Amino acid sequence: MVRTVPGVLTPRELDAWRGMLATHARVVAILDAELQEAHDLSLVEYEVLMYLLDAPANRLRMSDLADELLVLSRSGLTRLVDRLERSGLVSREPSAEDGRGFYAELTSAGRNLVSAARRTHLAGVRQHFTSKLATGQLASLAAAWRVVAE
Amino acid sequence: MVRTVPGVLTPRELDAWRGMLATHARVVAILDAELQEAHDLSLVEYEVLMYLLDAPANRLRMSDLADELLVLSRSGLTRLVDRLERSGLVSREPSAEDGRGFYAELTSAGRNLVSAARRTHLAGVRQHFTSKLATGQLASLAAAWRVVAE
DNA sequence: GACTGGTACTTGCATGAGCAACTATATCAG
DNA sequence: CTGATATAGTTGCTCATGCAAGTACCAGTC
Repeated sequence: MVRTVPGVLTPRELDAWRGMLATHARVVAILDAELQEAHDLSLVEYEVLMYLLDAPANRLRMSDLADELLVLSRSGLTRLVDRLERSGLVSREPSAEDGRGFYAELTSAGRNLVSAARRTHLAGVRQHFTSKLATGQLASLAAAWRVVAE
Repeated sequence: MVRTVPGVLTPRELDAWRGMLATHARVVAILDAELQEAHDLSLVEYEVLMYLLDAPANRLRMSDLADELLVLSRSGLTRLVDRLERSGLVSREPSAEDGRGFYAELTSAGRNLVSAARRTHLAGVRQHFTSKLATGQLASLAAAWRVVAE
């Protein structure tokens, strides 16, 4: 049984927590820089394009897209799609079924770019994160995330 | 041996990686909101005040402070300390040894606030993160972070 | 078919952040 | 001591973001 002094974490708790913060910050910064360098894309832009790439017909309703993103508000998504549209990677199509709705849809340029970016990104994730961990460690990380999510 | 198809991660790798992203985003958002609610402090502001609280004489050179922070540039720190100074939580003192340097130093109001905020924050970390994990899981997380950091 | 309330998305505004350029001071070579 | 270079910190500019308010549309009620 761990003693739980109020307002103090055990060294183990601290290591687990601050380690995640440090690792997350470091790795995400590297991956962001790599993506920027290789494809002139931020990590958030990449995320959006990725969801579209994996969606049927490479299109998703704005609101569905917003729901999938961990890290962007609805208005943030509006403006991010604005930018992607200006860059010719995405187009907005009004929804036939719902007069209020819009689809964001990959253009072929967007499809090409994100396919290449995915290779860069996944290679980066492997290089800077998963390749350093043994299979058992990967499994216990995954288990930990499940538990924390309840 | 894990097969490593270029540009594709195994499901285990994906779970470990995306789980960290999701957990980090979720927990940090909660902790930030709690701190904001209880003490009108953002997580970054809290971090800065924390380092000062733990420093000798509750003061640190701006540059030392910037080096400790995972998540803020030097100019970002300048402006963050500006805000903390305006709120009366911190004061800037010129360095006696180095004419270019400044110390950021906690005021007594700052000391009081961050002491209270620390209790809130650590309780939050425990509640939303570490308490859900068994001791062994905490240890293997910590070990994983060490490995990833090389 | 007009009201009512809800949903989809966008926009006005304010804010926090980084980069690069700047000022002031330190340090070092000769 | 002088000039060259580096370091500490700040500031101008630009940009991405969130919140709250706005517009347009949908669905249900009478």
